[in-house]
Amino acid sequence: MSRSEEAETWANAVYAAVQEIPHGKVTTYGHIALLLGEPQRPRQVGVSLKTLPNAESGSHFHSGNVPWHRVINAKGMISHRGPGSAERQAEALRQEGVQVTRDGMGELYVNFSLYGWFPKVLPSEEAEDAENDGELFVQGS
DNA sequence: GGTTTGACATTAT
DNA sequence: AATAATGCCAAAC
Repeated sequence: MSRSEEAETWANAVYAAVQEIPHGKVTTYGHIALLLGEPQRPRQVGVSLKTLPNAESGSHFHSGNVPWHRVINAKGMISHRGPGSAERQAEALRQEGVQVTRDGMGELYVNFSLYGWFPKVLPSEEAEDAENDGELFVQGS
């Protein structure tokens, strides 16, 4: 398989995974990478979402059927990548009932304990500790 | 066409 | 507790 074919396969896998995020919930770049069996590539998840085709493109996956706005970073923050981009994402989330707050630095956050995001995936060694701490998680492979 | 940049996360210092 | 190094690689420059 050629390099560009692999890249496309990866991007499509990302889009399909993002489509699994339920309405009104969010998850992280790292979680998507983990679900795809590539825990060291969270960054490439962002790359793929950046190049998500728009709804008019006629592509199978596009901004109209892939909920890109439900993906945030591991700190629970909406990553900013251009003027107004984070605000638009926050608005899209509020639109579906996800509360977004702004901290002292003007950063936009989604609080996982209150507003629910996909559970973290933890390796079995850490799972016990997390359970003791009452943390929300699922068992990783 | 080589180099830098960046929608990230984890580990090491 | 901060900060740096590392892995990753398509796009942009």
